[in-house]
Amino acid sequence: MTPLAPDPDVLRGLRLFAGLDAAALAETVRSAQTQRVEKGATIFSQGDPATLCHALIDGRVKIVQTGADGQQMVVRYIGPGEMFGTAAVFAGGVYPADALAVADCVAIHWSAAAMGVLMERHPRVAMNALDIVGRRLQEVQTRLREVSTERVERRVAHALLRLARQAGRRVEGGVEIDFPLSRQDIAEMTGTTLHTVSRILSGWEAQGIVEGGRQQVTIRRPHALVAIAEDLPRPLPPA
Amino acid sequence: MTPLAPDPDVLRGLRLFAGLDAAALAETVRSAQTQRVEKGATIFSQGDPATLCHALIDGRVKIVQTGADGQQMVVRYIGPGEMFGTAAVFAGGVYPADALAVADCVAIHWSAAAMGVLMERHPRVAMNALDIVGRRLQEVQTRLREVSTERVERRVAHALLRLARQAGRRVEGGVEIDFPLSRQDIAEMTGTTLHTVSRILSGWEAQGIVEGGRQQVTIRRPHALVAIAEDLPRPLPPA
DNA sequence: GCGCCTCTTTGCGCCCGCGCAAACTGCCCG
DNA sequence: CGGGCAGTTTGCGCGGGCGCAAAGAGGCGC
Repeated sequence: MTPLAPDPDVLRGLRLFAGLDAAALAETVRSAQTQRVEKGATIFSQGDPATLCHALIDGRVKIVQTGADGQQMVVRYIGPGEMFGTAAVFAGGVYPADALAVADCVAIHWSAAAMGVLMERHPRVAMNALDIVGRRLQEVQTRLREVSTERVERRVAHALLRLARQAGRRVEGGVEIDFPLSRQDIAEMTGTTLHTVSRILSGWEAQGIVEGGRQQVTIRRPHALVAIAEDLPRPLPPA
Repeated sequence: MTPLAPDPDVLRGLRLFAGLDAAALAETVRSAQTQRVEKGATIFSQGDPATLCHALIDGRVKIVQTGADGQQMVVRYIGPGEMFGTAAVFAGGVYPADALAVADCVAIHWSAAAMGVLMERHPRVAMNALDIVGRRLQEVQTRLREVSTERVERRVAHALLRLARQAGRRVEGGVEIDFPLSRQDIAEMTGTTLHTVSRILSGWEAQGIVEGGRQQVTIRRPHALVAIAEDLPRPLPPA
């Protein structure tokens, strides 16, 4: 976690500051701090007082919530350009989950006080934050419905499609999820066990829909996954 | 849905406008409209363009999301003083769920444009909204973890406790949830079936923990429910 | 290059909770 | 007052997916 001088240009990529003029952006930069986080490190922990708003510049961060009995759930993965920990700062003041770097990261952060000042001076920032948090709320609500009403296979399909959209990299013959993702991780995203995930992926692999590796998944036939996720009439594999 | 002249005083109870001075509150009132909604009516529907921010003054509103195959999930119940539909207005522009009045209601609303102007002029409003939406995000994330990792019985216990906290009315010998709530509704809140909910409530009723009726639940021994929800060593019923 | 360690795969048996079906009950409305 | 209907209860059987257990397979450090 080395503090560095922040680069003004990186803010252009953040939706939080969309619509600000150059002067406001400069002001924003002055109140920010950059940090490097190496793979495996913790950025904040569940239960810590939420004193910092974070934005990820580069790398990948996993947000994990732990229940009373130690059961874990992957809330989401954060990619470059996304905020994290922001909602906690303005709601409750305690981080509701852990943030772990799953790759070497560059992140930028503001103190709660500094962000408060920014928002009061530039309502656009607050409104952008509302937009971001609102979309996230909708996404989580949709996942809640999925977990509540859909079968495991479909939930896994949805999770992979979501990951591909968010963190997919085109490779020959498919889309690869470009950060280390274990079966256990997928299980914790979909509310099942790593055994079940492994079985499902094995089945899909036999049908040529995905290709798995160690902490790695490549989607070979995305439309087939969509068919599973949406329960469209399934294109039968050549019997 | 009769439009009425809004009453300035009702805004005092809304967290969205906490911290505003009298002049700002007056301005807020001018851009608002009040409506009466009778039990059973729909306030907005999933998929509709989100043109209005709502606040409930009196009554009870059920927010229900419907999946592709018609599976329904109760996202939350809204009580007096709470906002609804706000996140959608600033994120995506489409309501992600239906809002149904489960009792006769009085609600107040602002157009998206008017609310945008209010937020730009009074950043506190935007920040309050961020607080509200952020808390709701945290709550839904917690429910997501629950549904993903906990057994049905515990989820039902959590749901009842949450309802009691939000909409409980003390009566002799317990806490009654003060709006019509069917077994089906509880099932849709917890991701199970009405049969399973009915069995669980019957079991609890036999132990004197709850008392059920038609679309009605009274919690007789809240601490026993907490014990189930948290998996504390269970106070055995007299064998 | 060898061995270890983590991640993954796969088999097997069981149980929670769903699906179906039918009976029951209290309200509402005619 | 009597039917009908929505909501609820309960029985029964099955099956998806979990739990446990053990073997296989890469990758990494030494």
